[in-house]
Amino acid sequence: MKIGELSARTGVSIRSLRYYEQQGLLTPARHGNGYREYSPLTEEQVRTIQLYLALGLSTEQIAGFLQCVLKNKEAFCQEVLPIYRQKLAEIDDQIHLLQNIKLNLEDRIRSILDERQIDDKEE
Amino acid sequence: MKIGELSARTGVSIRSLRYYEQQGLLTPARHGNGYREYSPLTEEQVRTIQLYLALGLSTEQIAGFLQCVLKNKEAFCQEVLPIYRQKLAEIDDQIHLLQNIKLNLEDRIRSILDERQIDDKEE
DNA sequence: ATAAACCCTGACATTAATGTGAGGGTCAAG
DNA sequence: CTTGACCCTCACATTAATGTCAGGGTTTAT
Repeated sequence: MKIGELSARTGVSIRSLRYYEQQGLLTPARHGNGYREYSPLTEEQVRTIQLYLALGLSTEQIAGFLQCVLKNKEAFCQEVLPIYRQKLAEIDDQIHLLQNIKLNLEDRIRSILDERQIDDKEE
Repeated sequence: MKIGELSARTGVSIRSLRYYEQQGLLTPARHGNGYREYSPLTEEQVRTIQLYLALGLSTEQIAGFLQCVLKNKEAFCQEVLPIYRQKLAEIDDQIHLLQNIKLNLEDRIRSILDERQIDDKEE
């Protein structure tokens, strides 16, 4: 299957498919004319990549264990767990940061509304 | 006060102070030799800018109400509330996204540990 | 008058995945 | 043999605040 078909089947842009290749995530064969030829298995592979990207992992991290998880259960791949844990820690940090900002914003919004209430009464 | 002193007093890098000026947040006077001259009030102004940046607002958004809030109470500045509310909505979205990813990661980590438990017993 | 410590502008780098366009081959159907 | 629909590579743009040079003036103290 050529790149256009793979793109249509997966919903991933041609640009992105080429980028994944450049990052070492896909290694399609080449026709004599230079066209990429993807095996049917690649479709599932691309969906797997998208899944990991959606978890916030970088292409570099994914490259580190993709070959393993495509052939085995995730639990078999030693690299996965530490990456998951690291990502989880990052996510937790981000959530806490955002929640602090959220509380701050809510306070400020409340203050503004309170002040306006007072000002309204004064006039 | 010159830029080095302002930077030292506020902890904000010289580079950033120049950037704030470029974004219209600061407008120091100039000496004949081209050196920027900041009024003592600027120190507080810079702290205010940092405060808003820490809330996740962009310099462009800050520029939209900074002059007002420096002269009045925040509640007086009409531009502030909608920006706060918009930012709050964005933050909420991000938090929800991150929480979904977090749950997903936790599931996956649990699955891996469970599977390994089983595999350990089998051998 | 020289050295150290300032200041200036301009410009490129950073991050990461993706969009977009130029310039140019290839192939299939008419 | 031409047209349209593919494909290729290369490369610049995107975001936003900040870091970091380079190349060059100024000031202050010695």
